[in-house]
Amino acid sequence: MPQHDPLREQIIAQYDAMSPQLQQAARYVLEHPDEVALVSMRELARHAAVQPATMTRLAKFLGKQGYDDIREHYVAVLRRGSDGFAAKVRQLDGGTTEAANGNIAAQMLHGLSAQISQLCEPDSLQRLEAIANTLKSASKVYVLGLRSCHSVAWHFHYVMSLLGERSVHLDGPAGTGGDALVRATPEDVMLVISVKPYAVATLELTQLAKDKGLTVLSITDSEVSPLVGMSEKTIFCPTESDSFFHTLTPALAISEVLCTLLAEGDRPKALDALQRADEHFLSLNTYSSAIPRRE
Amino acid sequence: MPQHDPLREQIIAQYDAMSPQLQQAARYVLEHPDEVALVSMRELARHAAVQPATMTRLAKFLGKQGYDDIREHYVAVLRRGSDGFAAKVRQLDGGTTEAANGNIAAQMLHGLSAQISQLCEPDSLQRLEAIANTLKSASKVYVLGLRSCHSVAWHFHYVMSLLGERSVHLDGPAGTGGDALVRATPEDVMLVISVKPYAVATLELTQLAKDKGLTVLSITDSEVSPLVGMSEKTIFCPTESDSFFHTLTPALAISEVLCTLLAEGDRPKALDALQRADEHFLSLNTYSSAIPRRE
DNA sequence: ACACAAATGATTCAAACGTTGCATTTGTCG
DNA sequence: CGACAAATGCAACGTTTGAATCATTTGTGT
Repeated sequence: MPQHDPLREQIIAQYDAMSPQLQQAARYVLEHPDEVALVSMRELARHAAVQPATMTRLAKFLGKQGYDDIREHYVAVLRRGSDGFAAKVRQLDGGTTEAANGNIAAQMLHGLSAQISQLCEPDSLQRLEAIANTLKSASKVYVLGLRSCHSVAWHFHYVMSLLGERSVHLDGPAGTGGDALVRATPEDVMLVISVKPYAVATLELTQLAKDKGLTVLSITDSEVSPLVGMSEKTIFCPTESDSFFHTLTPALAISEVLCTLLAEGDRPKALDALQRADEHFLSLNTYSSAIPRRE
Repeated sequence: MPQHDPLREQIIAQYDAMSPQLQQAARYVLEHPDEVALVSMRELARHAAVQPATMTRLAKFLGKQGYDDIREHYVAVLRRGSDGFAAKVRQLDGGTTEAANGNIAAQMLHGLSAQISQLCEPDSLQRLEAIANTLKSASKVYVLGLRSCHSVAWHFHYVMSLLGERSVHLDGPAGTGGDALVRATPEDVMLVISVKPYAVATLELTQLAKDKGLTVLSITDSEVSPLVGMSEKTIFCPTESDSFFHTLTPALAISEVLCTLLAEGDRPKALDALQRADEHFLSLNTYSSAIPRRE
């Protein structure tokens, strides 16, 4: 991480004065400085979803003579960075264990990173795949996650709804959360998220869904979770944390992966749904500026 | 210094079998691996005092299809080296890059893991600390996160409420989300979470809070996010993902770390609050007490 | 000294590069 | 609504790239 990057700061300083396209280009440059040095301008523009000419215009806008000035700068940055590479690695390497000891935040972040890494095990991947496939064939997906798991459940539902999937979030004010289940049929699937301690309401609603013939899938924290016995398929998320409470970050990661697998199953449809959503939000002025979609 | 560089070792192994010109080219490549990635072949040849064609011949001699194969390799090496922790994580996991290729889920999980790792940078840790300190001294914390950021906002609020902190979630049915701000005072703090595309309502409420004299803290995705200008302190969360949509997993990780730092600031109080919560839930039968064992 | 094959240099080519000017769209003011 | 300027997309340009081809040199065995 370069501490003083004058060009970077210049871009940030002039960002607000840029046109939307220039902003998009500038933003990509800010977020991927290495790429600037390593790939051609056209490819960079492609990745930033911007016209090649826009990169040139960005350079001019910044007072440079051409794009090469920008590239040269980031080449220099990268050169400098890789010089002290050995030292850097040594520092990171040695620092990891010791430095983290005195630092709760770093320690925790490392733990989370490792936990998510662990989800790459073949067993987990297989479970993810299986659950995604079941979700794919569902006529409707009821999503249930109460208390701490609300965040995961809601996020899954939100993304699914953007993708145009028939997702129903089992939640609502005044204890009406489970009401939507009255219309559920055996063609539907329920995705339930729950970690210890398991909310009674979650278990009750899950049992009800199972009784109604729904296929129950679950994201939960242990082989001995009560959900395991109620579910057709299960994926396990680590929840242990250095802090007082459980972490739901791995569970959220899982739900995002599931969304991706679902979307990836039918790319055209997903893209279409996203575009429709874009237009909807655009006409409602929901978001502050143009919404550039990534390819 | 690259740990395992197969191409480098191949060059060394075959060095003796090369013609003088090839050796000269090979030697320059070995001694300036970065240059290979950063300059054109012709320029590299110029520096190595060798014909451009010799570089192509070197590639063929090494069994590659063309010079680009060599360049790509050193680009990959440089890419890996330049982003510190992420590189290390990837490295620890061995054949990550290859293994993940055919598998969207694994690829995505690795990306998330690396992104969270990146948050261990000193700059991020410092920002986390600063924000936690401000939150600590707040009389009340208003939490705002709309649309996709709802999950993060809600989770933060939920944990805070368990910890007995005075947290107010700015959300509610029928568009009443911002109403709670009427009672806000300059002693209060607002924590706002928003990533691109930024919801108009979020920006408006944030501005309102700022106008009322609240200290605004934000979790957002870029130096050029509109929130940066409105916030006293900011922490940045990566959101890029292999999928169609942004990831909020790093943002959630950040919010969990903030919660932990806050709780850690006064352990006894946190423990006390948690116990009180436990008793509350016990008397309400919120959670299923026994974990039914399965055989 | 000669012949011959390997190595090297020079030349050429198609593709991709960064840049530019022009047409079109977009947003805004009169 | 029309007009104007800014912003953006598009197509063409001249240049440079990496690779292929051919000519020349070099080194070696007889």
